[in-house]
Amino acid sequence: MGMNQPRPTETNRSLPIALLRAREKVMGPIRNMLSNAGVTEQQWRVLRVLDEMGTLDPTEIADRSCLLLPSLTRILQTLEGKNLILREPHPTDRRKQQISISKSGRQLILDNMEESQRLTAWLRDEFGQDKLDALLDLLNELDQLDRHTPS
Amino acid sequence: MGMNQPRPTETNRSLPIALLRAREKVMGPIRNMLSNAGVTEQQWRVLRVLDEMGTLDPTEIADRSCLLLPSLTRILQTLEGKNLILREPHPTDRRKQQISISKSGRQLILDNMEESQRLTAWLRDEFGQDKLDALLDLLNELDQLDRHTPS
DNA sequence: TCAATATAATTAACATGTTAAATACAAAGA
DNA sequence: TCTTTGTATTTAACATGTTAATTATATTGA
Repeated sequence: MGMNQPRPTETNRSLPIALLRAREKVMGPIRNMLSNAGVTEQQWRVLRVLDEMGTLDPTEIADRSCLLLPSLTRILQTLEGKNLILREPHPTDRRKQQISISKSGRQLILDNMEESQRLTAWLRDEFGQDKLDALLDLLNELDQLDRHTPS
Repeated sequence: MGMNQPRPTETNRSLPIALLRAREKVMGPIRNMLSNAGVTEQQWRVLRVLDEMGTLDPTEIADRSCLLLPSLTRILQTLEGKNLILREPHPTDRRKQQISISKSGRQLILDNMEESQRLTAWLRDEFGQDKLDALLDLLNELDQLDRHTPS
């Protein structure tokens, strides 16, 4: 069953496309694992941020998990429906909320973290630690570029 | 810095997140330009593929523009509604279609290609040609990794 | 020939991305 | 106080991502 890709040589030097393909390569196996756990990639990111950081308000969750607030709003509603997070009102500022991971949420992370790290290790071994580091350095440096729109 | 414990990955060393951020950095200005032209990033990709390659069937367009067929189906409907593409039935295989860019579509590309290349040049100058090449090489190499899911 | 299988494209259903607008509350100032 | 301004979050509307199912046609093999 050879699904041979014609490998469009042109787009190989297009950074947006290359980033897209690389991301798909990395996320494919992870998405596969998460679908078995019943959560999406984005929901998993939110849960991990909450597990690592403790109680946060939505704005900070969005910032740390690289999600826009409108997306996060829906994701939090979904996660709340699955009883994976808890919402509480902020004690002094009634605009804010305090979100934290629930016991079930923590358990979901426990149940899948080993597999997640196994996939990360697989990538590191296949691609090579040195190349992985170099790639991450370049990506982070790219992200540091001046934010002003060129005009 | 000896962390031999299974510590959760910091987000700046997380490849999925780093790819996400880098892509947003690159696409932000481009998306901005395209919104003025009235097309999305994906619609622009489809138009450029058609402009470069000529007449194609949807499957090949999807492959070359890195879109899944269900997404492409809707995008083609949108582009057809804007009179930016033309559809014709395949002469021998009635399952297939033949999609080509219209005169208006070509004009849209003409009207925006200069700006698009200006943004590409800006990135190359800000980031550096050498780093850009190194990044593209690493991303392409990552994409070549064995497709089988590790198990 | 004809049933089984494969391919091309679409549809369905749900989740997220994206921008703009709306809502609710807070903080600051005349 | 009361208006203005700012902040936190949600909602709305539309486009795309993703997987599964469906439709239509083509191809294969007994």
